[in-house]
Amino acid sequence: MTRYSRQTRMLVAIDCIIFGFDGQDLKLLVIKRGFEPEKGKWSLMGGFVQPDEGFEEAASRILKVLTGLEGVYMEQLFAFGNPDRDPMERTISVAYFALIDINAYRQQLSEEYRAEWISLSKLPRLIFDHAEMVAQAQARLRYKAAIHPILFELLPQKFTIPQLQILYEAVYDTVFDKRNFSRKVLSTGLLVKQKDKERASSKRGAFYYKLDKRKYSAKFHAFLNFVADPGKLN
Amino acid sequence: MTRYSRQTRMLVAIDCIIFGFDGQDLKLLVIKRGFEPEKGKWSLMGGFVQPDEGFEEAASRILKVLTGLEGVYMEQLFAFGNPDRDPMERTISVAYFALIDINAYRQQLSEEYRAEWISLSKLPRLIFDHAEMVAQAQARLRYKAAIHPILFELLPQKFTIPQLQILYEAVYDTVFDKRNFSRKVLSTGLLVKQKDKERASSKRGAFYYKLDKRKYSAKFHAFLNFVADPGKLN
DNA sequence: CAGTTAATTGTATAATTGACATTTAATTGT
DNA sequence: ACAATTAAATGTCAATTATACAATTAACTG
Repeated sequence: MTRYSRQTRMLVAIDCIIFGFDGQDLKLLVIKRGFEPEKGKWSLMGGFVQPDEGFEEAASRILKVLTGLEGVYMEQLFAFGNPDRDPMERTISVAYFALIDINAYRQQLSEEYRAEWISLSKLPRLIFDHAEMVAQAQARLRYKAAIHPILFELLPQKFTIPQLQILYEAVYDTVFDKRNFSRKVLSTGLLVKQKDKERASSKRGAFYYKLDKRKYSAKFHAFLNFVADPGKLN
Repeated sequence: MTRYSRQTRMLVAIDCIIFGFDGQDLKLLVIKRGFEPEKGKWSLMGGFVQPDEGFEEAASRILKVLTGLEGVYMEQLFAFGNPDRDPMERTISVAYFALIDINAYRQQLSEEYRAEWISLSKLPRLIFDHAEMVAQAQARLRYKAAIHPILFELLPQKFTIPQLQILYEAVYDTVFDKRNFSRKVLSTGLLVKQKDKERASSKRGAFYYKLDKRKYSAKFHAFLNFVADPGKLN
């Protein structure tokens, strides 16, 4: 058994773009990098792919270490391979983006990494090509959320329609008509009205809704057109 | 300057899923592999990423070697990183899919690789995880072509509406209503009617159309809804 | 109990989609 | 010359969906 000689081997990293929603703004989970190069600078959470590890596996491991969470929504975003993206040594990075319920996040587990939720509008400079990764992830989020019901992954199990609308408005940085918005989301048949109300943010209170899990799984990949043409906004 | 020690370096390959359309069927350009392992078996065209080469660059290089073509439509599909996808040595692969006008393909340049166009419906067994790559590329093509005008990349500069319809029907393996189809594509404003006709395939002849390049560039990323919900077909 | 706030619900119009048939241009055979 | 044939091009109606816009209701506050 010969091996592929004369070919260059490279480091393979995973970087995670982790989105959260605090009820007002879209946020990103970033850390202060703990090792050289760029030690102490803001960075995405990442790590190297291990010898017997696939990409999904590696991404899940990294996400778990940082957030303590498993089974969260995650998808491969893009593989970044610019030869000089890491000044130290040729390193390619497979970026994953994840959507998590910010309330389920356990801060204590990640003290070690000095992780922080930062609003997308107030991001500091990030190392390497991480800003590009974030921009691309945000574009993908907008693209995908226009067609598929993925934003529910950012909300707790019980949520109100006004909360959902604030989320959509944060993602697209625009405002939607209340009446048309609720009609649209209700018409998907994905929501189940609860009997209790959320009472913190208004006098009248807004009814909670939950996802109909069966229909959600079934329609997750269907084309639902939540937003007509996200490219035309802004 | 220390390097990242204790981390495994891996081979990084590019594999190209190259689609073409012969007027009837969607085809894939595959080669007989010229080296071990799996020498002589059907394979996607690929190669290793070189030390000073980015992914796009590498993919373009590989595509050029096989087809002689430059400037063709290409996008990153997915990074495949299963630990045992290549039995010889840990190799990750960044897959690109490309759409080319099959008529512009220069066969002579690739004699060396024994390349062949094979209908998607008659694909032989492919090495490694290449079949999975093809399946994923086909899914992406269907997904994307439902929303964006990418299928024009498979046609020559001048084409007729019936030809375009046959292409869409091949991609979605279904039939569309002639009247509604032409109304839909013409309503995009992307097509410019020519004065001459294609006369080979009918007595009356069908008018040629060309893409309005300005509008095509402008609307390439817009949501145009060519196919309502590709998931619901089949 | 009046005033305030935000949730909920409704309606009319325009635009788009989907189903369906007829007319037209050009060739072929008589 | 003309009838037959073939596939292209075009038109209409009903149903659905999108958009713009306003009134009502529940629950708290003073």
